[in-house]
Amino acid sequence: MDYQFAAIEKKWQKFWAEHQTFKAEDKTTKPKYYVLDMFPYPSGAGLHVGHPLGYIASDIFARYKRLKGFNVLHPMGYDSFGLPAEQYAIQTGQHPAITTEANIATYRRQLDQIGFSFDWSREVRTSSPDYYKWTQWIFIQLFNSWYNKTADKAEPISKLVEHFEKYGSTGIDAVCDEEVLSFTADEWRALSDNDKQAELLKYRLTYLRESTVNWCAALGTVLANDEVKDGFSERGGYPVEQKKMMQWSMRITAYADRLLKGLDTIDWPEPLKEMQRNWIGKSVGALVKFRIIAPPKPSPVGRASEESAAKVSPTGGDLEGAIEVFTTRADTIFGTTFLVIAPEHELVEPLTTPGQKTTIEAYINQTKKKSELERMAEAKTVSGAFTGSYAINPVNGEKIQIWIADYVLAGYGTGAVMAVPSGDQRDYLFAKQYNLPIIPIIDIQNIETEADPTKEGRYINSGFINGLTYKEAAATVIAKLEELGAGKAKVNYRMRDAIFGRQRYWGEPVPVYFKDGLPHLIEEKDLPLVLPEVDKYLPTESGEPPLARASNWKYQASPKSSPKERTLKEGEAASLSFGEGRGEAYEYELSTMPGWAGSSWYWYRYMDAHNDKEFASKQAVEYWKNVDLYIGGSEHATGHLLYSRFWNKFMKDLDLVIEEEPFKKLINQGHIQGRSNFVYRLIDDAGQGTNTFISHGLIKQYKTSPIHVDVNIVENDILDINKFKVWRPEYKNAEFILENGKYVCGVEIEKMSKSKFNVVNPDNLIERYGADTLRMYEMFLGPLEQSKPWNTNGIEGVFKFLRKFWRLFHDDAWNFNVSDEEPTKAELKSLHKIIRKVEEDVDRFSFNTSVSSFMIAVNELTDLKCNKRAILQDMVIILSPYAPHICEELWVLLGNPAGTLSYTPYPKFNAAYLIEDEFAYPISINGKTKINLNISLSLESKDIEAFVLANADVQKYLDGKAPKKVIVVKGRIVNIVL
RNA sequence: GCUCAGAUGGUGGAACUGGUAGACACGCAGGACUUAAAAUCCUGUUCCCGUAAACGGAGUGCGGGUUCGAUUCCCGCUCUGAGUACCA
Repeated sequence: MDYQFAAIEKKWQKFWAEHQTFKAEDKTTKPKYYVLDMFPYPSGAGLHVGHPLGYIASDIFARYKRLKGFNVLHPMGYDSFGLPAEQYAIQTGQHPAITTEANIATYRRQLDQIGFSFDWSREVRTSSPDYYKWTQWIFIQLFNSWYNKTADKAEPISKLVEHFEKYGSTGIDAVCDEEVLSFTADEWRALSDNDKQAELLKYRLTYLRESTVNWCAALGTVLANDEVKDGFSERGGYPVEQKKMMQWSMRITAYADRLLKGLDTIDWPEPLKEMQRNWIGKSVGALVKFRIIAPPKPSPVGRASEESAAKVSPTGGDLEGAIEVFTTRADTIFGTTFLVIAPEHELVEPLTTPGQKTTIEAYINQTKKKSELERMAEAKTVSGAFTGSYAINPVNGEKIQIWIADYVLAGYGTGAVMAVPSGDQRDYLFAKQYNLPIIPIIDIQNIETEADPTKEGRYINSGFINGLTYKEAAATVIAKLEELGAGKAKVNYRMRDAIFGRQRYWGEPVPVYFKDGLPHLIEEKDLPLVLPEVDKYLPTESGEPPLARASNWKYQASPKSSPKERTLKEGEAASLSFGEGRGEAYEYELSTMPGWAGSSWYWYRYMDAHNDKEFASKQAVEYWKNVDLYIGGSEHATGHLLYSRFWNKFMKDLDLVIEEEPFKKLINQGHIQGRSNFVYRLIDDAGQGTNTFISHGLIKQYKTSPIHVDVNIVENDILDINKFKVWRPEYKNAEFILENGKYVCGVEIEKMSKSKFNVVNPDNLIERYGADTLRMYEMFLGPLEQSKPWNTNGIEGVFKFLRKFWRLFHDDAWNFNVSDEEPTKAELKSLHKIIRKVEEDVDRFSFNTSVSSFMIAVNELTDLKCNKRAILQDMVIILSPYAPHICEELWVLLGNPAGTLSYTPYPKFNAAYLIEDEFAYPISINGKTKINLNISLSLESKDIEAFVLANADVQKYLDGKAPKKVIVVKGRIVNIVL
């Protein structure tokens, strides 16, 4: 029979599903291999041809590994909490669970028809209570943990409490809030429970804090930094403003250094590692305190005393009378000629002298008005204002001016810098603009036209470091600052703690209730805390999150609380209401978790997806360990991929998992872009659009406006005019100005999206060519990691290849016809070439080149008229990861039991079949190939040289001249230098 | 601005550690089969000179270098894409 792909594919997809062919084993002697795809958010639009690219690659890899004898875990699931379902719910009133369910069904149907070898028995959905129970459980573990810097790991909060009870706060080195209390053990014990809890909250790995958040009024929620682009929400493009809010945060900064160091241990693309490094933004430097000279009073005494300087500090404590700056170049401190603080800095007001008040206020107002975008656009210019106050450089006692400027960011470091105009370009521009001194501090520094940040040369104008090199100077300055009590070495990170609350409905509820204004965990046995029903998915009139709409949604203190909990609650016991199991009702936390919560640990759930006692059994985690190969887009570099590493490290600290890093090897598949087509509408003199459309080649002669046109009614950029007229009613009477009788459309490469009419749907292609063709064509398109626009033009070639392959097994009348004859040398050579080639290609994820190699092999075998079982059976195995359906069918036709192909051993490569006696040596003269000569491979270089020089054709090229040199590379080339 | 990736025929791309540049496919041109079309098959297809072939010349973004030999390594530049952005 002819190649009936539709019937074959349907048949085998059904077979695989019914027989659970791809179910990973939990007990086996086989080595394990874990191949993971980034699970999709099931959007309403379904899959377009770009989505399966990575899935096809991982599926080929997973299938290949099974042939190679591995127990492969290759699961799939859905990241099913998220904004779009909720926004749809707001518009339609339909529960997001219903739309999500419908979208998942579409995704599943589309995925199934591509023939993936997923183990669907392990499917997870982040929005399912069975799953988010464990997301909440991990939240509880985070809440119950603190980061011990001495041990460099997370530890139970109970250990911290023990320490406080015995020794007070001394001896604790933790990653915690800035303003923690110092206390003795007695003082700790004297605190009320509430005060204790308030204090502990400053240590917990997830904690509540008033933070400045990205508030998006249109979406009614808080967004993470990576969800905001240029001051607008990534989703929807609504304006985002800064707002102060009580928020759950994750102390990811505790792991900053481990997240950075771990990058060196994993096999990830370098650009992606670089993005994470930049995001973490480690800089090694020093904190330096500059004492403030009080603003001059309107009194006859010109210079203020030190006592009055102390009074300028509004807060007292550490900052008393000083501005603290962070610098990575403490060695340049003698070049400091002024200080600059951010306009938002808390000392701006006390430092401003009455004389400068108007200037400073005007400047602050001006910066406030500037949007993020404007500040970026002006990156080249600097502006600022003088506060009127002065500070003292601790190393030389110089009196320097204190300025404010918006090039200093309040959110980084201490929000204040020591300006060294000779070494920093921004400081240099600032000094030039406001006529401040510029002092060169290194002998070879050239500061004629711009700052010179060199570290070469010797220091000058620099007191006790004069004559030293950079290395010596840096260490000496920091030592001196420490001695003076004016500074210390400090590592600073750009990364901030991650905000963990969203004022939305469609997310995991936070397993917390509030008592006396403090958060308390609900008990583990009460998990999951299920998302309540609400009447509307909008914030309340008073601005509370949607969960505030849930009626009777309150926490009831449980009667069966653990003894420990009970002692903690002792104080309240009297106030609890009477009655069995009837606690007082408390408010639950009303915000939900962010989108990244559920995706930060899901790969563990696949290991043991139906466990209702644990997130995954110890045994399963010990067997599967971590993900061997992870394929997904690079857009998750500083979101999902960073948070996942963070949670993994935390879980490792608690001995819940055994690997420090979750994803050993990562591949970023490229993005398939859309290829949009345009028609050009003629604009009349009045500036109105007409009903006439100009072909692309002629648009220069007219005034036109481009309009996206559906790519499905365009072929090879030629518009199908009849289809265009019926595409939309308003084009029914459209007229055209053609070139060469055709309407040529314009082309642009853009993101694939509905609104641009450039979406190519896999369903149509599968209907026309089959899934095996689609799979191989997507791989054939180019290197996996490269982004490229979708172009269906070459798909015919792949389809023809599969038909040709099918034909090898059939005679002219399409009868299955395979011979048992011994294969010839040439046939074995073709086979073993492809055996090795595919091994090499899969190992380096070069799937496009193996597709062409398959074509070569099938072309060769077709030319050889080979229909021998000994060759074709192995061909079926090798091709099966790429085109599984056709191969399953042929496998059975060859007489093998159905369903065994996926686990049959990959053919063994035998180099003996590739050994040649002769090689057609390219003979080149001065590096230019002239002719090829067949020479026995057993000849040694010397004999080859003699043979070549004796050749008549070569003699002709030599033209009687004696060669200066002859280079012979055995088995490669002969080059004659004249 | 900085960081990273990339630039090869009409198109997608191949050439893995320096060794025959353009594999494989698309497209295009010509041909076979056919009343015709579709499908299928065959031939050609980097560019230039030449009637065609032989033959000759140029050629992997641009300019230089190293080498017997460079798409590959080094230096400088141009352009494209991605990320990031006053990070002290």
